[in-house]
Amino acid sequence: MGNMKVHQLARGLWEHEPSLSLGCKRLRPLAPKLHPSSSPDHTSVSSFDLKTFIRPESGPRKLCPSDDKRDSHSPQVETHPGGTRWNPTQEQIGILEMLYRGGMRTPNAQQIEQITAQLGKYGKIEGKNVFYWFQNHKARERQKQKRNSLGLSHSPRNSAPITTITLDSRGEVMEREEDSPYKRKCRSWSFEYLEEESRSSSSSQEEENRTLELFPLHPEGR
Amino acid sequence: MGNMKVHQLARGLWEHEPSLSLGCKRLRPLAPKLHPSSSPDHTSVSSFDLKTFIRPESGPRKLCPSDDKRDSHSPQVETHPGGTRWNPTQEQIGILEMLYRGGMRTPNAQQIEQITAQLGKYGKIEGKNVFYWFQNHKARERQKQKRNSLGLSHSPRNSAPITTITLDSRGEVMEREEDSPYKRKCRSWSFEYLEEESRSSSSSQEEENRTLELFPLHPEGR
DNA sequence: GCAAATTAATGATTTATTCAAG
DNA sequence: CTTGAATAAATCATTAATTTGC
Repeated sequence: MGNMKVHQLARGLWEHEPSLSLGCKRLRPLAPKLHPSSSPDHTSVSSFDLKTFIRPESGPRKLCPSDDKRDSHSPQVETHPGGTRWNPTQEQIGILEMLYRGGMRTPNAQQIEQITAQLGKYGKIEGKNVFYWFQNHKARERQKQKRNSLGLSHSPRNSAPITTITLDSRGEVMEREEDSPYKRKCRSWSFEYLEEESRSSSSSQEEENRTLELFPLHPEGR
Repeated sequence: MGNMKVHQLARGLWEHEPSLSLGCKRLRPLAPKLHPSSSPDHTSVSSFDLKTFIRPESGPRKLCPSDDKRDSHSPQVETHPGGTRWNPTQEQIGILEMLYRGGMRTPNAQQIEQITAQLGKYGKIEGKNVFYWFQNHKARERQKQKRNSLGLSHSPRNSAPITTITLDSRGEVMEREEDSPYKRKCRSWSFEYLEEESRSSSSSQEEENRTLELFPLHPEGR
């Protein structure tokens, strides 16, 4: 599966570029599906060129290049041949559930990073797996609850106070009650990546040291 | 297919409350997940400790400085330091629309990266903005179309073939018809750190208390 | 006992909906 | 009101547990 990267893109602060628009219209009357050829306008951005989009490094990479190592004594360890989906170990699930019970629902990127690092000790895992796990778990707990409440009508969904676990540098855990009824301020963001895209990280010794590859930040000024 | 068991390295039992999740059954309970092949000699997960979550230097996450941290947990959304949300310039919109008309709908990370780089020339922008733009534009074009089709009930554009622009490594552009109304091949994923986090400006602050609050949960239900 | 066939569980994506900035 | 941002719901896809036939 693809290679996943923790993107940490553009965070640099640029000066607000002298954008000469702002406030202007921004959306054209929907022109559903017209052939691009019929819309010569917009091209005012002359310098833009599709070609410039191409990076020398891009291009569809192959999966594990002819890995003939697939012999009989193939260990059951990792080996993401071409890319399979994450298959969590008991330990990983345990930790995740613990965190979930602790109140974590949508970890932000940093948290994901750390969780991933931890879980990586018990098996191969990537940040996105953690992210998805929380998404799915939350959603499925929700529907399970809904199903149950239907048949049981036990409304007390959460009699237990919701707590927030905070980790500080000393590793202490603090708990406090949730006070915000609704908050929408998650900072994690995700987007899909290439399909087959290499996974490359084949077998062998890439067990640890799995540094999150951060976005190949281009030397953009920041 | 080619792959079978993937990393089932260990199976230390980590019996925890079975209360939550797992065993989530719909109709008939399947046996709880057990990993048959096991590496019994694994260090128990008991070694897991929240403390280990704290990494001395999890990464130079820093963002635009300038944001004065309100408190450990801001009650409200963080005010973004430099600017709030992305405000696209005309050029940016133009390019994006061009790409959209060209057939691009859900660019992958690499494409996003490139697009972002390009658009960056015209104003501040981040990868996620590009991602969101396509998401939103697609969705909104769809609903507009739906609205219009209601009153017009015409489907002339159906005849127009949808083209997909593909960028290959050499920078060539290929077009082809879209053949599948539903295509699901993208995988991979990445996420990014958004604003906040930043905390003080330059380096150094990293040493001190790095508190990460594990996201609190809130009343679900909407 | 094994392995193909079934099916539940769940990882991974996409689509729809919602919230709020401007 | 428009639309960037974020989340939830729906869906697809793959894995693994279970069943079944030999």
